[in-house]
Amino acid sequence: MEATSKNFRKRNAILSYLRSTNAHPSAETIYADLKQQIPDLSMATVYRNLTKFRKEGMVQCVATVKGVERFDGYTEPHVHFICRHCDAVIDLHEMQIPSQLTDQAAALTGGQVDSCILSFTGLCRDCQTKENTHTA
Amino acid sequence: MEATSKNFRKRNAILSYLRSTNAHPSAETIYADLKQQIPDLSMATVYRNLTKFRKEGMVQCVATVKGVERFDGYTEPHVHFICRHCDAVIDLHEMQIPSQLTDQAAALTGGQVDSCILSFTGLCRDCQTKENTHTA
DNA sequence: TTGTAAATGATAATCATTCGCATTTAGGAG
DNA sequence: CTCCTAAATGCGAATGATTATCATTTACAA
Repeated sequence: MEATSKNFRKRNAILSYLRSTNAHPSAETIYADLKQQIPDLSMATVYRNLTKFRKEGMVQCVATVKGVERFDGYTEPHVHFICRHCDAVIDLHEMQIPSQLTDQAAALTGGQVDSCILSFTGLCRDCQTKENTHTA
Repeated sequence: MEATSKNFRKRNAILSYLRSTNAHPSAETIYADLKQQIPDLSMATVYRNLTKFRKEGMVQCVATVKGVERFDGYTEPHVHFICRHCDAVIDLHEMQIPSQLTDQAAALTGGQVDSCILSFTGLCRDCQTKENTHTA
């Protein structure tokens, strides 16, 4: 009953949106897309809820691309590819982060390891094709 | 002759500084530290040269911690641990990123993979000790 | 000496993100 | 049903990192 009571309509919309996409949107993108269904949505609400979700571990920031944070509603450790041209953040779900790496990190630091991010950067297939076309 | 001629004194100082530390400093830190030896250094020069170094592949941005970019003069793919409390970015040189992962990423994306970053986040040993002391 | 292209300093501008504060919302107590 | 309270929100200002602008300086070559 908690999820639909109180003033959680916008909060729920933001979380649902994040869980329904694999595009790793920025706060701005989340705002722009939800604004169509929720005209009185405010940027502050988007940022506030993102911060809250992050604290609670329901959402993670998976990358900062050109100075803009990108969010993910899927919080298991996984692998991303970031295109430096079109700024796409693409899941590489086929890849796994070897658990021994995480164990090794914990052992080495002697501290507590919370999360792990493995990102590859480069040109995605589309952008590579375009770049070749231009420079050919 | 090129490296010591022209107006490269500050540029060289910035690059040397980055290559002499493993603290993964921010632009602000680089500026503050070099300012002591080079009083007429400007923030703009720091940022401009960081951008240039990055384009040329001599320096990479290894993380964005609390909204601040952190730089590294060591550009081989390697592993970092980021403390969410004291914001330290620590090299885990003992760890290696399996080359098969990079190959796999390239195969999956069908694009061109330039770089790879593997980061663990958590509490470093010192901050974990302090936190335990406080909450005990 | 003089011309030049690049590097720099100072400062303004930009842009993502956060903060402050008044308002609204949704329950619960009486 | 009405009042009370705590949380959520909207709006707009403030913050802070980064970038752009533009005049000046530097180092070299002709």
